[in-house]
Parts: sequence; structure tokens; C-alpha cells
Amino acid sequence: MPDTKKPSRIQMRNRRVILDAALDVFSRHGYRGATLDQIATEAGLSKPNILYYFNGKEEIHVTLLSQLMETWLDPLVEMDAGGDPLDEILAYVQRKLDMTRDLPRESRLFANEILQGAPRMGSQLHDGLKPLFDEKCAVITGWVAAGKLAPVDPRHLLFSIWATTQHYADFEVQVDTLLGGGAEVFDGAAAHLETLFRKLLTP
Amino acid sequence: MPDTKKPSRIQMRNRRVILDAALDVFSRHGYRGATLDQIATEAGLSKPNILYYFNGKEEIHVTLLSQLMETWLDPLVEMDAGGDPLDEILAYVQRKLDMTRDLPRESRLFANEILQGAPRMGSQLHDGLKPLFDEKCAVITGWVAAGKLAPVDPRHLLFSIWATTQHYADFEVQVDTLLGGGAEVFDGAAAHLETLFRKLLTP
DNA sequence: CAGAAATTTTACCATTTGGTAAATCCACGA
DNA sequence: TCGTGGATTTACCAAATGGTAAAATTTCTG
Repeated sequence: MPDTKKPSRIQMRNRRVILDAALDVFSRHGYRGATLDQIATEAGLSKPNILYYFNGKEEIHVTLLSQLMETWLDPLVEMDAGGDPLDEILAYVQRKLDMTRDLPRESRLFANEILQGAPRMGSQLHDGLKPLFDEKCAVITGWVAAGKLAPVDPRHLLFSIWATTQHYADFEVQVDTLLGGGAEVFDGAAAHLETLFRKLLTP
Repeated sequence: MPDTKKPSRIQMRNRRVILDAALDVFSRHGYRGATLDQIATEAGLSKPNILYYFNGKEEIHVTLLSQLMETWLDPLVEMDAGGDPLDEILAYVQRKLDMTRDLPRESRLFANEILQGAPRMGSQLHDGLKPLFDEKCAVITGWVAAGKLAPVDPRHLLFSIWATTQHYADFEVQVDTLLGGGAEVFDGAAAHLETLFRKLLTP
């Protein structure tokens, strides 16, 4: 097990290479649809070599999901209870949309895992996401109570924000088929979502 | 091949049983994650028996996707260019949400397929969905031009409707974890989405 | 009921896949 | 430069999986 002490330079590099390849493969094919051979090929390493760095397919997947969780929650963590309510939420929508554009593989990895019932992630949802979710819901409820936002169910509001932003990564193929592809998709999406949530929340 | 002439009663029954079991398994585990043995067990038949009714795993999957396409487009087809714009769109949102509640397996089957890049569905997106999408976008554009709706990009509007409604099936595990489960989820969702899109679209 | 046709089971098979053991290679500090 | 521990490859394996052939059984029809 190379992870008992401090990792060498070569270990750092190969672990990163493997995780990057695995992210590609897992996000495209889901956990069971991904194979170690695919990951190995994409990483430019042999399969046994990969198993020298990770104890098995599942450990690679779990490692990716753990790392993802931090990145994923970050934009919501940054939502500041002391800021201007409408600005804070609209900025959050933009951060989330930026993440969808810049990290579509991560979005699809997450979507895949949730779709299959979160078999390797249930605890992280409960222990990592739920407390943050409850905290931010309370913040939004406070904003509504103070008359700074139009009345809204904060839980369904957050669901709507997640759904509308992640849609552009998770359903990318459909979006591209219907719009004809192109990078300007996200400009249109940004404008649309800003309007959508501004109109909903303006008191 | 039992599908050359008119199917017998026993064929009708078994094909239905198999497709129902396959929908369960494919929607939970994705195409590659599903196994014929699982489908066979769930259907109460033997694996070779299943292959007597379908020529292979892929044929079962494709059959499900084809059947799904009709069901899936139906709510949008019903949107009437001659009706009241706001009513028509809000009614469409409700129909879509009802479908998400009543057919969550179908929603997840579709999501799985799109997530993986629609490898067995690309043509149906292009030939089935796109024409309808373009047609309804034109209708909405007409409504906006006539001043019946607030200015909106019809394409992103439809994306938002799809994303927010299907979210409750595709991310069911997450929604249940965060809300504590319960059937009243959809009541809250219905109220929230009605408000969301009403505020967006009211001129 | 007899025989044909449809249906189901039994017994397989080839390939893929996650994983392992052991031999080999290689970088690097003494 | 030489030896040692980390890194990599080669050669496997057992289980799972999609699929098939053919025998056995059930169902339908005259």
C-alpha cells in the first residue's frame, strides 16, 4: 500500500493521472459500465499498475466521489447570510452554472451516482450535504421572513437551481441536439436563469 | 422470431412482463449495469426464455426507449397553440410533473441514456424530439411576440421545465434524503413550479 | 385424442472483467 | 557503482455475463 506514508512525486502524478482517466470513464459510462481496462488505457498505464495505486475499482470511484463532494458544495457554502439576499442567490446560480460549464464530467459523475440510488454515497449525502442544505434553507427562510425575498419554499428553490444548472451538463447531448451545439449555449442559459430566479424572488 | 405474425396471448403477456422487469433493472442500473440474469429473475423467467422473446439485451433496451419516446413527448404535443398561452404552459408543467411522479422509472431510463451520450437513441432525439421542439418553440415565440407572455427564450424555458420536473424522479434519492421522504413532496413541487413559471411568464 | 407448433428448460460456451502472484525493471541514496 | 525498495510488467485465474443448441414440455388445433 503506497498510501501509508508520504507519497512520492511519481505516486502523486500517477494517482492524479488515474483519477483523471477514471473521471472520464465513470462519468461517461457509470460505475458498472466503466471497466478497469478502459481506465488503464485512458491513463496510459497497465491494469495491474493501476491496482498498485488503488485497492480496486470501487476505491477509485469512492475517491472521486469524496473529492467531488467538496467541490460540489463549495458554491453553496459561499452563499453569505450577511450579504444582499437577491444578489447572494443570483450569484450562487451563476457560480453553479459556471461549475456546470467548467466541470461537466463531475456533474455527470454525480448524476450517475444519484440516479443509481447513491449506493456508494448515501452517507455523504446525509452527513455532508444535508446539514449544509438545512443551514442554507434557514438562511433563506430568514430572508423571506424579513421581507427581502418574495415568499418561496427554500427547499424547492434550491432543487430548481440545481436542476436547471446541472441540466446543461447532464443532458448535454440533448441540449446540443436541440440547439445545434456551440459555446454560446451557456450565455443564453445564464441570462435565462438570471431572469427566472430574479422574477421569482423579487419581493 | 415470435414477432413475425400476430402475437399469441402468452407472447403478449410475457413480453409485457419482460419489458416491465427490464424497465426496473435498466432504470436502476443503466444499460451496462443491468444483466439479463437480473431481468430474468425479476420477470420470473429463465434467461434463455427471455432470449426467446427478444433477440438480445440491446433489443430489449431499444424497445423500451422507443415506447418511452411516445409517452415522453405526449405532454408537449398536447400544448395547444390556440389556447391561452400562460394556461397552456402552466398546464404543460403540471402534466410533466405528473409524469415524473407516476413514471419515475421511465424518467430515470431516459436520464441514464442521455447521460451516457444517447448511444442507442441519438436518431430518436433528432427525428422525434427536435421537430417537435422547434415547432413548440415557434409557438412560444409567437405568444411572446403577441405580448401574451413576458419575453423569454423558448428553448431555455423548455429546458428549465424539463430539468425542474424530472429532477424529482432522477434525483429522488437526494430529494428524499434532504426532505425526509413522503408523498407530499410533489404537492410542494407543484406549487413551487407553478409560482416559478407564472412569475417568469406573466407579461 | 393425435400431432404439430409454440414454449420452456437443461446444459453448455466464449468473452469479458476485476483481481492476483511473482518476476522484472528502475531510480536513487550510501 | 552497487544494492535496495519502489514501480511495472507478464502471465494468469475465477466469476460473471451475453448468448446458443437442442432436448423436453406445454399448448393449441383438427
